Amino acid sequence: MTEIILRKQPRQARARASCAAIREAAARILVQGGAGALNTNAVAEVAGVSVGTLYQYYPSKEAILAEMIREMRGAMLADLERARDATEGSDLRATVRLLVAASLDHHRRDPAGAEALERAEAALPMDGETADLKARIGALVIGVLQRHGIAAAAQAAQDLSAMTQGMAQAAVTAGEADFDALAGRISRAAIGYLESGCN
Amino acid sequence: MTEIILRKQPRQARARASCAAIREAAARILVQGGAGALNTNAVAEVAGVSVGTLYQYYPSKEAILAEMIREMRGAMLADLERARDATEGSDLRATVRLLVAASLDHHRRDPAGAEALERAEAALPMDGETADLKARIGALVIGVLQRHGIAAAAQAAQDLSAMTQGMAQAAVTAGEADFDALAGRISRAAIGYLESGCN
Amino acid sequence: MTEIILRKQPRQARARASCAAIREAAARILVQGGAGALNTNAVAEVAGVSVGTLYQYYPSKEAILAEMIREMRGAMLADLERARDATEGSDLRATVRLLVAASLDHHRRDPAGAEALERAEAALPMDGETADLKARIGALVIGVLQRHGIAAAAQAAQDLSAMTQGMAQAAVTAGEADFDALAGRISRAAIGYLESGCN
Amino acid sequence: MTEIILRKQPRQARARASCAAIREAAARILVQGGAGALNTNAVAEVAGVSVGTLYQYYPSKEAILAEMIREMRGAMLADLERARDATEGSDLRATVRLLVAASLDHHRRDPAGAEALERAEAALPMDGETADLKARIGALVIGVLQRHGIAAAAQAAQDLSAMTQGMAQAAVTAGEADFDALAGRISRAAIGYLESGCN
DNA sequence: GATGAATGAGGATTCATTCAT
DNA sequence: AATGAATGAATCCTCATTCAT
Repeated sequence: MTEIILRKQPRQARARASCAAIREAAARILVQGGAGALNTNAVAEVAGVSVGTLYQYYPSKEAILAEMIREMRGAMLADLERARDATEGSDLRATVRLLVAASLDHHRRDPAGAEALERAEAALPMDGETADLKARIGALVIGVLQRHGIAAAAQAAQDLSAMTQGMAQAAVTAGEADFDALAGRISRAAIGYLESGCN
Repeated sequence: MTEIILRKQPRQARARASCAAIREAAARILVQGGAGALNTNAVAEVAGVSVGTLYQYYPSKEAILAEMIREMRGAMLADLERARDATEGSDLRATVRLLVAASLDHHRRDPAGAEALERAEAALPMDGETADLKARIGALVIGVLQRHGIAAAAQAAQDLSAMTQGMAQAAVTAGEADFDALAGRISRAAIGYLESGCN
Repeated sequence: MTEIILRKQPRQARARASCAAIREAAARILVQGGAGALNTNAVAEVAGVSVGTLYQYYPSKEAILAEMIREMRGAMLADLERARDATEGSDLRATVRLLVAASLDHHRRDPAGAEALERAEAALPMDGETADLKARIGALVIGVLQRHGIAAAAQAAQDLSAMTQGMAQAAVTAGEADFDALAGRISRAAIGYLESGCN
Repeated sequence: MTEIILRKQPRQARARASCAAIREAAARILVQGGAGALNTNAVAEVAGVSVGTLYQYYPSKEAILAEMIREMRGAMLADLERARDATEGSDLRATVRLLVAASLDHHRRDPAGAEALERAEAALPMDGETADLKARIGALVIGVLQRHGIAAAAQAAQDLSAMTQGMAQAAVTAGEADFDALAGRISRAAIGYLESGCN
């Protein structure tokens, strides 16, 4: 209901540094101890700031996570936009491969962090801005699929995203680190899904 | 570390009824309010028993969830065994379709419950018995794949399971109810994954 | 206030056996886990009876301890009476030595049990019958002291009892097992106390 | 296992006041209702702080008691050191009298509190710092005894301490308030114990 | 802006005791 | 007589959040 936004925009450098430290602390705790270990006192302590300062920038515990998720999804959108632009003129298979690879970029950059955050995301109500980002990611994928003549593009976009996230999750949990190989396997499934129109 | 098991075996009928009521209450709460709403007082109240009774059988909140997960994964194993036995002599495609469909049976029986439980499962440490069940599910899938000459069967089993669970999760969350259609889409991806050996 | 007594006199052999098993279980738990570990469910389980049966004989947890303490103090009174009768005609020193030794008989018979029980006794309100036993023990000591011309015999009896119990407690806690040596040391103190009238 | 220590050092004056209020409240409750009445909610309420504040400084109920005991034993050590320094050159008897009197100083300052705390101490596992304080008290007594040529000084120190504590306990419980008289009686026993080498 | 002490509702868990079978 | 399932008050403890300094 109530939008979860920043309570106050950090203008000064110090303030922005505190904000970042808070998010990094939250990420570290999330990775090490899971969602159950994430509490504002711990975050503040690890971040090296006081609880008061934390609440100066984030109105609630969820707001921290929400911002981290927004950050991750925003980066993912950028990754996908870059990939889409690079696929100008490619065929479906090449396009899918590029998009899938781009979908894993945030995992590549920080496997443990991305995994922990996606896991936490599942248990959280989605805020408006994140919903917007996800909608834009969906629209991007839908657009690409439609350009290649895929019917039921919305359904396909949902399926492919879910498949990608599910397989990535499992792979990272299993300790895999070769994201190219993973992207290859996901792409095979995605292409199979898209090309077997005659199901 | 410590196995999460029943604290005391219910011997009398009344006791078994209490146990069941507790699990059903937990399921209901999980569906309606998510993992965050699941607390022992609420479970006991919804179940119509006292907290004391709850703790007579479950040593902790997690133990209730653990038992529910065990139940679900046990049923899933049975579903898959049934499906595997029915695929005697079928080709890979037919086999995959049957196994994927069987993988969704627990969602079919109780979509909301299965989804909530799988979501909760991700945030919980796995107990030994559940790990065993999952290993047996994995072994079953691996066995089927190997019988059909699939290389890297273990990797494939992990990928297909993750893909199935991810897509099912997303579909149920999106409100889909047609599990045959869903099974079809998952099967297309799975078959694509398995047949494009030349990737 | 309300006298803590047996709820029902056990008449049959089986009943008496249950009563004894309960007290023995309580003793074992007290020794192994301290007063904090003593709870009726645990006692019943160790005793091999149901809680219901326990409450058939003991109206409360305290009642079990109270009976155990009464038993111990009753035995102690008997030990002291025997010792007093044996000191007929002895001088003060010999008398003191015998009485001190007798005061340790219950520790001799069950060092760990006696220590645990005395420790528990300190934290419990005293029931009437135990108060009576202690009064009779006090009177016995006072009588002996008076017969030997000790002034302020009541005061002395209190002091000697406290000294004996304190030193015995510390010795058993320290792992001593030679109760003759201990009795000797206590006797030296006691005799010193009694003979230095000119302090 | 885990040391029972302060969870967080109180830095501000307000915090130190809260800490003190908590310990004073605990002492009051201990005196009035015994160890059984000591619970964190009651302590917080009597102290005029919230439970949360209590747990900010003490990780558990036991930690409060542990700190109180440390305080008491620390004061006792100081009392004994002062007394030992004052006995420079005195003979054994005078020395014993001074040390015994010093051993009662904490009872003198707060008879009810000291008695309740010593009673509670018996039922508690000893933390490392308290063990250290007790060891130093023991070493002090042993040193004094050795300087006066007492054989088996360690044994004697244990016996004299136990005797002193036992007699003091009983005296305070009996309502005695004349600690000089009490010290005199204890000293008689102690001197008797020490001088009757010919046991 | 920052601090950290304080709050207290919320939730987990235990255990003495009762009572239907 | 015995059983053991059920009760629920009592207690422990956490943690999101506020606010005086």
